[in-house]
Amino acid sequence: MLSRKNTHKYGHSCMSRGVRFVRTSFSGLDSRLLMKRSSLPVAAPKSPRIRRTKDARSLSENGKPGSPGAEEQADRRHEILEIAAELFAERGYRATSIRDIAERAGLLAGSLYYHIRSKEALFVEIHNTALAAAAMRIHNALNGLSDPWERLQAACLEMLEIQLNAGSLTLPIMNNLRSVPETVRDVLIRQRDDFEKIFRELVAALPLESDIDANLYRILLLSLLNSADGWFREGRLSRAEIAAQIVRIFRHPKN
Amino acid sequence: MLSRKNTHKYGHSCMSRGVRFVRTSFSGLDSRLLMKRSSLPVAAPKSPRIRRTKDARSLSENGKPGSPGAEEQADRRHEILEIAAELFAERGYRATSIRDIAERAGLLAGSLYYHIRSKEALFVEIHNTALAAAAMRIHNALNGLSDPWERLQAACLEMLEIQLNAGSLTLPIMNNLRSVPETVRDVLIRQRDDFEKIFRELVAALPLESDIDANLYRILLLSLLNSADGWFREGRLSRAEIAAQIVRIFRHPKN
DNA sequence: CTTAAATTCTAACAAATGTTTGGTTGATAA
DNA sequence: TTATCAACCAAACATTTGTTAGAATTTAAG
Repeated sequence: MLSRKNTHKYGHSCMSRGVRFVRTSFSGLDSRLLMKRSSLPVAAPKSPRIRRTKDARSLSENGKPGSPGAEEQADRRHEILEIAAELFAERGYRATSIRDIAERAGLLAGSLYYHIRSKEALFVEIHNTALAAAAMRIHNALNGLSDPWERLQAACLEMLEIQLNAGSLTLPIMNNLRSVPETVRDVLIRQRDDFEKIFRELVAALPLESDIDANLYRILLLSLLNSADGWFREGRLSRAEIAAQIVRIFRHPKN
Repeated sequence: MLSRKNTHKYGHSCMSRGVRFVRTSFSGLDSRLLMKRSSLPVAAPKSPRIRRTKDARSLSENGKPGSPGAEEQADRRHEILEIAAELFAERGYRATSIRDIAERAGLLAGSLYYHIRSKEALFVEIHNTALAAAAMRIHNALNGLSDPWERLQAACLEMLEIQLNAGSLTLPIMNNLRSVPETVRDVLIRQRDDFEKIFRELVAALPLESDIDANLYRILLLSLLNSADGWFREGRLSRAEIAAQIVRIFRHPKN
């Protein structure tokens, strides 16, 4: 499949993009990482880009999505982001080449640079997007629940779904920090701390014994969930059952 | 530091190897992975190696370490293995280049291939060595302990020491499986299953409630310990305290 | 000293990498 | 029609990668 022969123009066009469906209607998160040049310490381009024509990298530069034709632009970009996210999650940062991403998107390697600024910036944006989307999903999953253990279990379940659901922008990129270049790592960690705040509050609400360190408790729990795709095996237990088991194990004191 | 200028021979010799001390007097584990050519499905070399002279890769081919001069050979090889292990643990498989390893060993890239067969084989051997060494360390740490919770805590502590102690051949290579090529991954996973047997027995000895899945219990615990270098922060809690906390959290029922 | 073996260097190789440049296409609007 | 512009291609680029071949050197044995 995906034989890239002459079809219409350029030898291959918008084919093979069909079997992808975008679910996350998520957009309001800072994707300015690809726009403002000097806002990030990641691999500043050596030769200053001289490009008069407005390319897709400066999308949503004018705040509201009201520009004409900005709809398809955003769609295409979002599509590429999801493809890249999927590959990054599967193989890790370094094992995923620009050419891999481009091929999956039906493009050539160089053409990707119309949409992205660099591989590093692409990864950072994906990471941020995934983190923000995950935060929102968990927030929604907690809606209406009041019992602290119920809330914890719901958060665990949602976290499992997020981690194990490849194909969306909410993906297990959260681990494998070692495979990412140092320049990017610091930026990611900062964003991550922000995300952990949710679980900090969840744990703080638990009636834990005084001899249990709440900080470590949360770190261990998050470590489990973040590496879920590393230990999860399909079949034996459902994700809901696993979430229940996790809370049962972590529950203290057993009333 | 580590300026590699002309010193004696070849422009740089055995300098910069000084600040390394070998601790693990571990040797009796199968390092035949680098010797027998067709014993592994990892990246069979295309062109058959035609080399009459006996190189270091066929070390200990004759079972016992009684060959003349085999001592220094083993030492040099062991040194290289440790260096490579350290780098692999720090940066991951793909981010660690042959040239990085060679430089740390005071060699040039090509010279490394006198000692190793390929990068993949090197990684596989390191992984096996680390796994076997870890198994033995844990086994020793359990010596004399009979109470199942005490045994679990001792195993956790030893596992933490192993994971957090960079610089030895027992290292956190156990994770980051995504960064390793597919050809190698299967071999590693098989070895890993063997290692988990220790924890399977440890968990089986625990008086867990019937509504707790022992399998998942063990997997979660191992996942925590394996990714310890991902969440551990020096300073707040000692490793022994962390091990105690983990067992306290995982302890069921609370008697 | 001579000789052979063990170890490292020099120098390349092909392949893969991220990225840039300038041209080409198709659609839209004047 | 013509001009414009977003989107893509084609072709290269400079590095870095794992790996090899053969020459040079060191080490140990006779």
